[in-house]
Amino acid sequence: MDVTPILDTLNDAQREAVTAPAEPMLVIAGAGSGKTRVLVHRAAWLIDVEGVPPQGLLAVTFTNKAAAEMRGRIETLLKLPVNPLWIGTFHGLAHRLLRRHWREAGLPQGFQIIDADDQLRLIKRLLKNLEVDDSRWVPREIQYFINGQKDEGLRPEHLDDERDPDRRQMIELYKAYEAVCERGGLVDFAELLLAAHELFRDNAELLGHYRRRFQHLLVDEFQDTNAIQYAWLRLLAGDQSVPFVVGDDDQSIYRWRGARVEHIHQFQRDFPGTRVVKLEQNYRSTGTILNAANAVIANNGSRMGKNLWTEGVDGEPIRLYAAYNERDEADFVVARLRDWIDQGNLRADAAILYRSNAQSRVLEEGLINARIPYRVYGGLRFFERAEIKDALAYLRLTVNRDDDASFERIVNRPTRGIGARTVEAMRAYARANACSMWRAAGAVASDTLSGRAASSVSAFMQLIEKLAHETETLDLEDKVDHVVHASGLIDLFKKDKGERGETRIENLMELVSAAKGFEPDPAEDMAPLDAFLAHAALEAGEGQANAWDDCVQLMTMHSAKGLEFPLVFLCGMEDGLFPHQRSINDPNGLEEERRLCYVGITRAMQALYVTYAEQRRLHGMDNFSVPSRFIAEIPEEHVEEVRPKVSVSRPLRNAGAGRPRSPSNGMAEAGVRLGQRVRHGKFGDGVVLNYEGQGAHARVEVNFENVGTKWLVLSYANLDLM
DNA sequence: TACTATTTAATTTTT
DNA sequence: TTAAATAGTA
Repeated sequence: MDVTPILDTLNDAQREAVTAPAEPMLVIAGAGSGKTRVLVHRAAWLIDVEGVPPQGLLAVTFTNKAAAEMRGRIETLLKLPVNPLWIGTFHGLAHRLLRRHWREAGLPQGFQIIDADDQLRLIKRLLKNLEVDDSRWVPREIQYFINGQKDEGLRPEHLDDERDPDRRQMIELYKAYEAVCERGGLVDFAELLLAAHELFRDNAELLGHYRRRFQHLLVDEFQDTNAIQYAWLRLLAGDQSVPFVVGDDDQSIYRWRGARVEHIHQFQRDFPGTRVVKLEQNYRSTGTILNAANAVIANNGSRMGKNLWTEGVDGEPIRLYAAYNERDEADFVVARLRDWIDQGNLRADAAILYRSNAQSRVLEEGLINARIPYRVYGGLRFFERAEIKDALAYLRLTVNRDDDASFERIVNRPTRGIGARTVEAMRAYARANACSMWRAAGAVASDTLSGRAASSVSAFMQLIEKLAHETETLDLEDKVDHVVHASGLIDLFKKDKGERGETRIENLMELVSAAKGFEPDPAEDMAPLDAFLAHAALEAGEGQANAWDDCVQLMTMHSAKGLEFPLVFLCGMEDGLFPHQRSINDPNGLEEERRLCYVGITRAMQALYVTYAEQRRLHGMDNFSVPSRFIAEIPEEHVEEVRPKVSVSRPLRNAGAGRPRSPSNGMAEAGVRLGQRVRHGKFGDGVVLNYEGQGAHARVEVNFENVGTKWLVLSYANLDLM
């Protein structure tokens, strides 16, 4: 056996992980240390050298993209297709299991997957039905609660109301939500995982089968597993199969959606004898960038501990720019990009990263003015577009009449005289008889409703029946094509004036061609339409349909995770923005922000610019800002300030203090400046964070040591300067 | 039912 | 500021 291609390109640590004996393995893989490579080569090693059959392996990732990439790379390395190898996201694999074993899982055969948007609509409707005040019980919060519980593996019956009426109501709503889903055969994302876990937990024989089958479990981005995913993994691993998990505790940035880094520690307890390998050699960034990243992350406690290093050059210093305001910041970025492009570099090799999406606007304006093509990541994806979801809802109703989410979405779209009152009557009936909207519609149309409304409802029902009947024998593409037209959606958007209607029609056509190109997984054994609908829900598609090939990349630091760019800008590095105001007072939150900063810095390969604005317009108000504390955590020897300001003694730690503010600002006369220590008669000592307004209206934001931050009117506050 | 005025709130996002 | 959701009007 020639193992050269598998081991050749690996360093010692990587090789140790790849060739390790069949024992539990935890690989702590720093940014840019070849984490995917280790997983891919481990899979190849197991198959090619250890002789594990491909179907004896299960590889789990967090995104579809990562799953596709991993499969592709394994096939390239082994030079053969590995179809029997299960690679997918937790959700994708759970879905596969549930389709195979729907009976054991207690699901209807044709269950449908709903995405977050469907789920929210369902909850809103539920609140209306139950006549719950949606200003007191905010749909988003209920959704968050339900998903949070499911992520922890908890059903309503597991929950204790703790004699708290609010919590009790939440639990009731969770219960009611479950009932609606069950009635409609609807499964949300968290439910996929939860149901898959229960499937294994409650079916010893089935679990035994999969335990015997999967001798090796490979897990990517392990630091992002939530409780239910981890529980599922543990159950599947049993004491026979060998888990090989790869992650980076310093890149855990999704705690807010259930991810628990603690699983890295838990893993070592649950699998005694776990080997730990650290990958610290970095193949991406310059020494300077790595030193900066190491220094920043070192301020976090409770780390596994890791120091990235490189054999490569130190490279250029990190450039820091203190912009006057957000437009100046954009101008600066654009100017640097101009240089970069003029030097013959690719636009696509440059990325502008920011903390929150709202920041992209000003940057985009700058890029548009400079005629620099760019692409913004994030936003609505293909299968999330309203018109696409409309069409899918029609398709879903043809498959499953009881899908209330889809029913409500399209019952009056295009408008067909079924107004709010009619729908309300149906809801009342459905509620009273605990049946689906479809059945309610049938009943209500024949007795309760007036002639006009009744005939509209009947017409709608006939339309759906007709669509189902007419498309019964068609293949997938023609089915979608027919439904898109016969539903009246195309005609509806034709009436839309302007470009919007056109794009919508184009998108619907795109849906038809997506159906044409869709290749169902032969292993899945599902009707093509069912498979297509599941695919649409599980894989929302690309963010931007057709982007220019070579354009500057704009995205949040979250979406930049896993990517790398020769030139990176980190913009809006200001306290309050980054670290974000909502996390700033919570030590855990602050540490997560710092990890995010670490992720941001380590995206850069050659050059890194860090910028902040001394004044930023936020929510329509001008605010003065303090440079991000993370800037001060970068060792000064790695930083070069662009356009250093005059008469500033400590530019990094006290930037802005020495520069005159806008001339009309009354604060300077009052002797108040950012960072100024002040004493208040009642609140005690604090530091000025921000100020705004003039004259009698001038206000300051002070962070008091004991009582937190407060806005005070300067003329009343009687602050003593210290 | 469609358009317009008013109110409200304002991270991060994959599945 | 602005985008989205809601309420009010033609």
